[in-house]
Amino acid sequence: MSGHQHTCMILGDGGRTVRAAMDRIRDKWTLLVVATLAESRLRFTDLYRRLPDISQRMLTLTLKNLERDGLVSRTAYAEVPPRVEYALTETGRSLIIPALTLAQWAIEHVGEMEASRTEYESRRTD
Amino acid sequence: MSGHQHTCMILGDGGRTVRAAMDRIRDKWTLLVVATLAESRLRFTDLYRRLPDISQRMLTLTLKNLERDGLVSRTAYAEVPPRVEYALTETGRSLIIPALTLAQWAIEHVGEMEASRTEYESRRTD
DNA sequence: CCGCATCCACCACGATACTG
DNA sequence: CAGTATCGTGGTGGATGCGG
Repeated sequence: MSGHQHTCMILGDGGRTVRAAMDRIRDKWTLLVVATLAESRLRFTDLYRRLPDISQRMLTLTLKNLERDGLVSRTAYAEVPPRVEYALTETGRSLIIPALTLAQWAIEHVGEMEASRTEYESRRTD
Repeated sequence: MSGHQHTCMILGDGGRTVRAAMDRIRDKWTLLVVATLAESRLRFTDLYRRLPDISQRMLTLTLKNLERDGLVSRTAYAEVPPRVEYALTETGRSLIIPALTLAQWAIEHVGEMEASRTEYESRRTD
């Protein structure tokens, strides 16, 4: 019984567990896709349209990873032309609040960060 | 006044604003450093110890970027040996809740993701 | 104690073209 | 419509060693 571990409570094992999960959602598009699917299930092209800057390749990849991790379900209808719908699973929906919370923060504070960065750069010119 | 834009409300401009801010915090260590500094201001070495897997280089880089973006303040005391303390700024503190919310989610659901992934892989062996 | 410099491997991401 | 295939690139992040 020497001193306590003194690692952060929520981080637990020094953040290893947190990182294991984080590393799967901190890519460029995952949270945005989740946020977009939060409202309603969507087909591929609809998602594609709502994320103006994503490439087809990245959308495909992101969705596949989300499906693999059990956050998104994929439903293909045998029609012509083909129709595929994506929806959040139970686990996926549990990510909505965290994702939107972060998105909300981003929108509210991107200005301050921008300003701070600009002022920071300007100090190199003194 | 034709149809509405039908872009997600919170994503606003198709996620561009959100991405601008996200791209600055979705690196490997930023959120963990913020979460660690949430409890108390810390010096370099203390941070280093609490993040068992980070390299000195990455901690330095992460802290510098956080300082540049105005999320962390750096205070150097002119002593021997040198002492430098890092603390969250006002803006930095505003990120605590979103960061911990996400961390909490990560801890709670990393298991399900792991399981889903394992089961997904196993289907390739059928 | 704190941090920077250098070097380097990898992979996330994008552009493009093509298919069922 | 809903993807796949291929290739190229920048940048993130790790290892190591030096310096104030």
